[in-house]
Amino acid sequence: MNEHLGKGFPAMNSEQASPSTAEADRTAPRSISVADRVRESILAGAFAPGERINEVHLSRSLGVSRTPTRAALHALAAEGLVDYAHNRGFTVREFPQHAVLDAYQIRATLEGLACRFAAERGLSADQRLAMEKALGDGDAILRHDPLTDEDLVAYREMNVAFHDTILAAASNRMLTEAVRMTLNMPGSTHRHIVSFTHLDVRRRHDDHHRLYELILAGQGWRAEVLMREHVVGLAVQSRTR
Amino acid sequence: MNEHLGKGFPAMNSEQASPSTAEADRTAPRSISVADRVRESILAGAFAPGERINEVHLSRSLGVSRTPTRAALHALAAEGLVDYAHNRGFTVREFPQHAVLDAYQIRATLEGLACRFAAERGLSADQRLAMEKALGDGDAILRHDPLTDEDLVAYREMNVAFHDTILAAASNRMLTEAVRMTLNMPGSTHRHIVSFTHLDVRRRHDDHHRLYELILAGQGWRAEVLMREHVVGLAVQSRTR
DNA sequence: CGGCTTCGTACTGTATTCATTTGGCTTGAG
DNA sequence: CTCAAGCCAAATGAATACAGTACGAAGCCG
Repeated sequence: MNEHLGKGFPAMNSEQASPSTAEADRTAPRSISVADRVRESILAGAFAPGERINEVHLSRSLGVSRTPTRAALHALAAEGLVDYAHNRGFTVREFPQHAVLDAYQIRATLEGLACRFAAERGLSADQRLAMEKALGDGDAILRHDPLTDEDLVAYREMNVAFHDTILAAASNRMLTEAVRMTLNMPGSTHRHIVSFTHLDVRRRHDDHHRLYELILAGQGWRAEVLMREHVVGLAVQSRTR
Repeated sequence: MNEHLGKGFPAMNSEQASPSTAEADRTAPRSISVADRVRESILAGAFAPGERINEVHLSRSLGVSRTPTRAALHALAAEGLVDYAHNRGFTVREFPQHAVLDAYQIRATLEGLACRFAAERGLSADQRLAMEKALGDGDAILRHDPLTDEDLVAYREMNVAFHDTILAAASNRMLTEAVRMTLNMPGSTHRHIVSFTHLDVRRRHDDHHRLYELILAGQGWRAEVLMREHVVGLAVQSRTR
């Protein structure tokens, strides 16, 4: 018998959840919603590392059947967030400290490559505008000397836009997906804001300016090396705080 | 060690339909078999690029129900071989020429990083033995001057073992999976044997010797650069033939 | 004759049911 | 008291049934 009666969990099984995305919800598959929600839970640390995930319990707590739940878990397994063993179900993958630090190295390498591709292939007009806007936004933020929390949030958004634009300019799907994989880890600074000092931010934003100039100038190798250093610096910063 | 092995991905060097097959088949899930078979079909070019995959037809032709078929297709979508759109099913992803060449660059970058990790972290006794065996095997093959087709097959196997061992020594799961992703493309030389000349093979095997020495010596950066060049050279060779 | 609407078919998405496996727990012997 | 064998509850794997959407074809109206 299906029922979401007790369980003490906010099942929220009904269709309307967020009217703001009414049109998107109309065709949104449950499995995607499930994957997103479970991903958030894992990245937020709601599951213990190595913990086994019970399909039935998870399905009930989400208000869907096992079928979309399994699909979502398989997708998460492919993303690397959970492990799957035949006849043994899914377990939350453990992320040792060194794995998180390694992820920064991998991302640095990949984004460096993306920079080289972007430099070799050039920027579209839109991409140039997007990067210039990001640079301008960053400049504006840096005019405040004691940076507020809102400044840091705004900087983070700008930063994501800048890096995403470079990835787009690299125009390689596999590269984009590989980078995304490195971001799907607990401890990524794209998600957990670390407290940068004004000097940190200024240096990092200087990197952005230099990266933009190098890409425009077609200096692929220099752009690659600088981006590598730029991203690796993040790991050092996030570890020392 | 070996924490990055295993997992649901069907190994990249699963050439051996070994005696262990019998025992494995007893509990082998259909979805893995399905994924393997469909992957082979796609890599062999049995599907037209962009072609839509009908779940019912595929299920019937494989003799299983839609459930494991869909699971397999979702896994392949995560691997990047097929695309998925809600309510529109799966389509075979297209691999433009430049995407294939880019994949070599990505792999070169990642394997270079793996070399650096290996150099920084050192080799286990087993790994050292495995690499020395590969080097010896390669030396033996190179004593034949006109290389036969069997020689090339043996060289390829040795080559895979060598690279896999470095990847294992890097001891990072995400790195291993990312490299595997770059191999899941039509046109990868790991699958399609290209005709090397004796000189080609000698040069490439020289690289292996040098890589091994650099890793043993802890020369991470030099090992990284050499591996990058080593793998990128593959793309050039495979393109010019 | 052409564009728009309507309807039907086929396919995908989800739920449910059945089958198989696992892993713990009991129970009994040594 | 320890250990092993077997049983049983619970969880996963697969198949089937049901529901909803997309896309094309036919018909209608301009």
